[in-house]
Amino acid sequence: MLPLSKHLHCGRSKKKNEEVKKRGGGFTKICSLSPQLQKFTGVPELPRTEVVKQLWSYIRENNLQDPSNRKNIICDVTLRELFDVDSIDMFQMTKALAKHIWPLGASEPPPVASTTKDKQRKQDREEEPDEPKRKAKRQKGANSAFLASLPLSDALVKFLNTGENALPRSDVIKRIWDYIKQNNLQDPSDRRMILCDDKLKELFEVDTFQGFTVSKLLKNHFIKPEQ
DNA sequence: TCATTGTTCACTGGGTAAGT
DNA sequence: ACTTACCCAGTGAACAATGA
Repeated sequence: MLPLSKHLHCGRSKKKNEEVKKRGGGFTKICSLSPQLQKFTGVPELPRTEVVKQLWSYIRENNLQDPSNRKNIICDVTLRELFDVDSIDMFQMTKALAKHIWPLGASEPPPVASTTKDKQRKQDREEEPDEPKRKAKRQKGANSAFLASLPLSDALVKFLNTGENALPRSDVIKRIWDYIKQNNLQDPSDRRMILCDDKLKELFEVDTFQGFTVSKLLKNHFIKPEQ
């Protein structure tokens, strides 16, 4: 049995990944560089991966790794201009690089929080390991989509006869079912089947329908706001 | 089980390196 | 092989309400 993450990515094609790479998306997205980094690389824009590559080439060419601890980079004048320190851990170096790189179009890097995004994500997972908490977190946004009022078609406004021209989907379904029960429109031999009276026929343009399909039939009666 | 929609979540991948 | 650090677009699943 594959872990969930593996399942999730079974559907993601290799071709698509290559397309993303080709057009410079994700990791290989081209970014704006700080003046210091522009001076170092000689170009105003580069993907982060390329910047890291160039940095390491420079470090090796100039023999800037600490011989006693090769994880430590001894900064020469050029690197000191970039990182503002005399020496830097190689892991810290990529972190320090963040303030020199930002998305194209932005005038400066976004503010860096005291904890990094990955750290924050990790922390979030650790703080909320149990399913109920995650579920509670999800409910917030999920509800908003369901409970949002949608503009109704003229036919539906006429059918409801309340003067309201916008209602949540769930509310409309509830009212349709109230109407069905009030008017005893369920087929006695199969209560899942709804026998339309003239009013329902006018709304849905069918003689009968399965109770399950109410929401499907209502689809055309909710007007989607323009994007 | 069915149908609807929008939001949230968890996850992946490329590149670099040394140490465990 | 994994860790550590950074970047982020894209993907699919889950979930919410409603009825019998």
